[in-house]
Amino acid sequence: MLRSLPLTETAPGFEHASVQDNWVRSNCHPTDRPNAESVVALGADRREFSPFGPLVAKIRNFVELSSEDTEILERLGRNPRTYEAEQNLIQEGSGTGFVCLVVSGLAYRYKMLPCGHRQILGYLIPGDICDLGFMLLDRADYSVAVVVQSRILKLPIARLAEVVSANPNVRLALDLAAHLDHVILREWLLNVGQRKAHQKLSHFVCEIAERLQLLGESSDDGSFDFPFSQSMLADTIGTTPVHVNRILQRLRQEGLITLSRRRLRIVDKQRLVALASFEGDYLRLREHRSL
Amino acid sequence: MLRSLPLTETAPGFEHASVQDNWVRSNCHPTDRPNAESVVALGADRREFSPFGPLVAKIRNFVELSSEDTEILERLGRNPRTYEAEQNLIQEGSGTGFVCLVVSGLAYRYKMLPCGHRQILGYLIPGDICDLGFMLLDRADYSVAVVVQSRILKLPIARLAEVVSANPNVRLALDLAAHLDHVILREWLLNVGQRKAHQKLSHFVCEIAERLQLLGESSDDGSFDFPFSQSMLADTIGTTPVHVNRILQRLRQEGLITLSRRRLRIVDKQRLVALASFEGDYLRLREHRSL
DNA sequence: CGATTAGTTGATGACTATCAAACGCTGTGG
DNA sequence: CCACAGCGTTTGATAGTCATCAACTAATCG
Repeated sequence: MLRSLPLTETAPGFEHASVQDNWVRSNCHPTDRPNAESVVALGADRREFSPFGPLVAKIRNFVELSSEDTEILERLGRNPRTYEAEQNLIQEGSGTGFVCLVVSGLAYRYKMLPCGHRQILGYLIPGDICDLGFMLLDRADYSVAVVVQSRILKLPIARLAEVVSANPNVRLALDLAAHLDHVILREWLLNVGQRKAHQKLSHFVCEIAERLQLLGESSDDGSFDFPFSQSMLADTIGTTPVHVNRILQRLRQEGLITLSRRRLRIVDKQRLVALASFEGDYLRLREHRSL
Repeated sequence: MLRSLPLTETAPGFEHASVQDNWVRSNCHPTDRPNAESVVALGADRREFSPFGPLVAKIRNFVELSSEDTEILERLGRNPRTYEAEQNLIQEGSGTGFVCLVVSGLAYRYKMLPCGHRQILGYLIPGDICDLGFMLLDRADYSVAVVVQSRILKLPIARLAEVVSANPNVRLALDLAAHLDHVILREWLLNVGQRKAHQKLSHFVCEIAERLQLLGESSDDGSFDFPFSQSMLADTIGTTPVHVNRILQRLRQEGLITLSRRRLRIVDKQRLVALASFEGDYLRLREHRSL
């Protein structure tokens, strides 16, 4: 780190020197006080509400939905089914005839390589729909599975297509939701392709934190459910579980995060965000077109 | 490579041992006969046709378009503008009011990191549209630029929206085209996240080759324009230019490809495909829904 | 409680990044 | 036509990141 540097300018990647230059720096309290409260399934507290609650809440972030619109949605399905952790919802290459709406819990998209490596393509939190692209091409190019026990509502594509073509406002809403997925995916490619491993992981933590917060799934002290195994994290950011383990330890030692019992708290958001060069704006759809 | 291996099974990633186990193996002719013919701008031979020729050709791969449909498209614009290499078409964060259709040449999407690193998100060959998502959210979350001199037609979003909502068949066609972009993007994330650098590059070569072939832009001997600098290739697969250079040399030495004067020929497709674990099917949209 | 899974640690080496310098094309101007 | 500048490519040396392997510990679950 103290080698001679090119005279022209700061070495690329080290602009935020306070954090990045030598990110093992400040000596914070590595006290990892285990959070007493037990882990609660994401969105489980919405159990008594309509399964479309989280979706409608999300959509309302960017589109006005009339009560008539929401009723149309509600008629698409009423009884979510519960899946246990690790169960597959959709198998790559298969046709399904439905899309999956996550009502509570957590799901993920992934692709496998013949050699057995897995790349996770994204996580679906309550209110997310696996892929509206299935309305166009009923053959998944990836698989979907559940991280923890989750309640999933399967929406028949045929009926969804009817609803959407009869109701432009609903179509706009769903299209925007899908658009957000694509934005996130592009951000992931940037993340996986260009950042260092510790930045990738930090960025992912920031993203999940932000999304859960927008959903109202983080508690007052800023902690939130983080039900990912280190193995999943590795497949998320394109590295190995062992390396993830070491990065997590450094993030803890640095006083950036606290993580235990599958619950994570961002201790120093400012430094974490700087380390990750995280710009949360992409998670909000602003200035979309009205109808 | 000859260390003791776990007794259980083949080490992950080395199933196609003939190529992957030690991919510096077969001794092929490193004769890199420089292709005599000069590089021709992609799609330049279509100059006299409608600017929508490549798009319509692409769409016809998966949807029937009536002549009325194509006429409707044609009315969206007539005079593509020529951009010189490196020029920017769309700047991340800005609103545009139009989408870009590549008539000839080659463009690319990319995102920058504050530290100056660039991740390329995809390439647009003739017939590709930069992003129909702009119809929803007129704020690009990435930039678009041109690789080589290209002719670009800008389609006003407002008029495109009219056309699309009045003509479900055209909407389906464009949605399918956009869907293909998303499929490719997911494949890229898998590529960048999970493969070794030489596999990443091989996979990218296979993808471009396949796409250009579907477009009819590769010549009889299987060679095609490959106008990427090694620096762009590095930003495509998430590595460095120096490393790309060395990978290319190995691919040449192996007799897998030939590359000179920005023209590439796949010499041993079977081995290249095996090395990359490339499955070209994702580039074809089969079994989509009719209307 | 035993069995299984997830997390942790250390040792080692492969892969990849970085730096610096030389080489080769290409286009421009003298 | 040649000299020159500019850019991309090539090469070598070196260091750092990260993957792999193996063994151990901690947590979880029936």
